[in-house]
Amino acid sequence: MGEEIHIDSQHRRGARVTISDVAKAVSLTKGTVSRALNNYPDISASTRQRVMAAARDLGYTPLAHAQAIRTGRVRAVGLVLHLDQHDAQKPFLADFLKGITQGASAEGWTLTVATAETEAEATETYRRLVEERKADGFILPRTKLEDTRVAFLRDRGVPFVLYGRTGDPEGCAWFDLLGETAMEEAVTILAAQGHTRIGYIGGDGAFTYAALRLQGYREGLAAAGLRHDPALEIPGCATAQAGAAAAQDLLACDPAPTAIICATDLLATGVIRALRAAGHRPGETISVIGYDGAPEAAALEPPLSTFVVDQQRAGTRLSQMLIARIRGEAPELLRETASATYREGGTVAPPPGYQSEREDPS
Amino acid sequence: MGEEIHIDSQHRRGARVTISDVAKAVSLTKGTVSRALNNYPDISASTRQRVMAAARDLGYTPLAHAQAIRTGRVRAVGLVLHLDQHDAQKPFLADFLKGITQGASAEGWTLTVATAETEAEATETYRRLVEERKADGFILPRTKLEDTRVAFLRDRGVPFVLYGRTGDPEGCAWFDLLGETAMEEAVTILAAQGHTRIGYIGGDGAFTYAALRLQGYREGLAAAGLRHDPALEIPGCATAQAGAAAAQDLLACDPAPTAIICATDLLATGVIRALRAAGHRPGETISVIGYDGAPEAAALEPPLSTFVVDQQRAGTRLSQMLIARIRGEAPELLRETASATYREGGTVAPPPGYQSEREDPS
DNA sequence: CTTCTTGCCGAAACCGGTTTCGGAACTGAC
DNA sequence: GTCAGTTCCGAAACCGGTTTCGGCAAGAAG
Repeated sequence: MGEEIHIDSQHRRGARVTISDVAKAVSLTKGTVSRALNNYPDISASTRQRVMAAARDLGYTPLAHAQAIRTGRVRAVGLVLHLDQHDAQKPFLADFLKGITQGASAEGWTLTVATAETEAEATETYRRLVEERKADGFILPRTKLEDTRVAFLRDRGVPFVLYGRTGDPEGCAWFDLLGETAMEEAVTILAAQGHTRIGYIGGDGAFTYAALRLQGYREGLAAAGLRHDPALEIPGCATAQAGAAAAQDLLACDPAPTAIICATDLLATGVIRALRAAGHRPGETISVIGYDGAPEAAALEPPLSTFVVDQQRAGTRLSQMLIARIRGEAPELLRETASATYREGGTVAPPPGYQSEREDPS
Repeated sequence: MGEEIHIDSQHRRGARVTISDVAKAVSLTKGTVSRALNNYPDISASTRQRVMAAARDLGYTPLAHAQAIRTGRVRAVGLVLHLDQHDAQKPFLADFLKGITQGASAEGWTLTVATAETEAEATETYRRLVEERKADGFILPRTKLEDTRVAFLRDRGVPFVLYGRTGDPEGCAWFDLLGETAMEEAVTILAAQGHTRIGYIGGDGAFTYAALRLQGYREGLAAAGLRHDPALEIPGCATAQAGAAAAQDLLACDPAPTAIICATDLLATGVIRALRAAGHRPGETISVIGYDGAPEAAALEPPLSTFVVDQQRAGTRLSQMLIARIRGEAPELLRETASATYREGGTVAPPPGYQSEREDPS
């Protein structure tokens, strides 16, 4: 490569090629070049071609922050992670980020990440990011029924997309997984195995997903023609420890449930530990179904039967939808759901002593 | 809200307060205000006070991307995650990000995240981020002995800090954990329990950490006065499956090891699965020690004995060091190490049939 | 052949900051 | 009282883009 010897007048080492360089190359003003590159209608097709070709040849890339000073857009999506909520979303984070960045970079956007521990700190973080314009909009993970982030951003007129649903959907765009149908399906699966007393351990009621999954569990019972016993329903569990305690409570019921559905895999790991401690063998003497597809749950023996969520796809869709939202798309047109897929592990079996009707059609 | 009627002259809805607003408030030019805020020496102490007070009262925050157009700095640290390497770093990601963002935001900086699958894609991603100036420098996780990222960024003159060490440290700043001393300590712990045949399952040799930990294992053997048997050393394992296969190989040795040290917890989960399948009970018939402090390993029964790494602190130090590096600090002054701390799980016990000298001083 | 459009581009202002340069006012020395 | 040296700030250029405005030339209409 003779580039080192013949010092290119255009490309001094370390010097970026600017829009003025492109303008000089095609003998136009930088204003015209800018309009050509941004598809303004008052530029003839031929010059547009010429400009774009020159820009490509010179390797011109506009500086996002230079554009931003006039347009107000830095071409970045924002994500504030809430890390007070135990380690609930931790295992999925990598896939989720992968999805977001892929969706963003396909449009030439980037991702700005921040973290917060308390809700007040989170609001302050959003305020700062908006104030300094480090992001043009936000993806809000783990939505609550009443979400202060939504209120804050809506009030400020900052675009956002929810990962999950919320109580007041006015002006909200969202992507969510139908946890409720998964819970319903879980009941169906267990009922088909012969279970009639199916317990449920739910998540923190402040989150929307918890309410929806609980509702799905109940609808599943109704669809299977099973009686709803409030004693078998323990909502509001946030940690593996809480899950373990809830499992103990369920075992103390009379009669005890022969199967337990958990709103999250995190809860399920605690549940399984408690069941083992009580002398149970999950997948043999008792059945357990989780939700999330967490690696911790897959590492158990036997692996947990659970509903796997494609976090990467969620991230991709969310960033795509957010960018569309920022570009002016109406939020009502940006609402999308997907389904988690059931993955058979080894923690589901018929209840002890149950004879399948198929195998024994007496 | 009466805001619509009484239009505040200073704060029209959505209108940021700019440096010109501050200048007007104190009857100075914006150039002078800028110099005052940036501690130029040619500004009198009294005016500097006046300007800063006014800026505070008005709630002025400089726009990072507006500054960047002149200074070339956007006040953002960059992080490119490599997601081809299985799910090795996934569990720690949340803590790591938390640390980075805390260190960054304390200085008024933010974090730009991107992902890449292949090494070529990673280079292209760095190139893009540098080209568009989406970050002023980078944190490079999971360094290799020969790291193309280092070569690339060094060549371009882009500041960076390594999370880990590398073959050619010329001009590199880094933070790293002393995995080698942890492995050495692991041998010491096992030797103290009476183990004499201690196997080792190592990580992908391309990564620096793998070479260092292997070396630590060997030094531990030497320190404990144990013979180094190459047959008990299986390096180059990247996945849990590979760990399981390696464990089978170790069990096939004659005599088989009574303890196994794993370079990572990920490997250890595979190892434990294989040991169980072979009829072993980790923590009773055989001992296992891991490294990382991964949640998957803590969820095992019994929990894995392992070395816990404070990923959050690593992130904090790395972002602080990177910012210092960007501000001109010499890389030689930015080199720091820390130690992982041993956490007793339940997978370490004396070898079968071994009588402790303490309890039985015959 | 005018006149009115329309298409197309140049010129210049502008965004919100930073940085250079020059000069007024004040100081101290002789 | 003069002069050189500081101190401190204003004016203006500048960074790399975007956007408004106006005008020239070609084509259409009368």
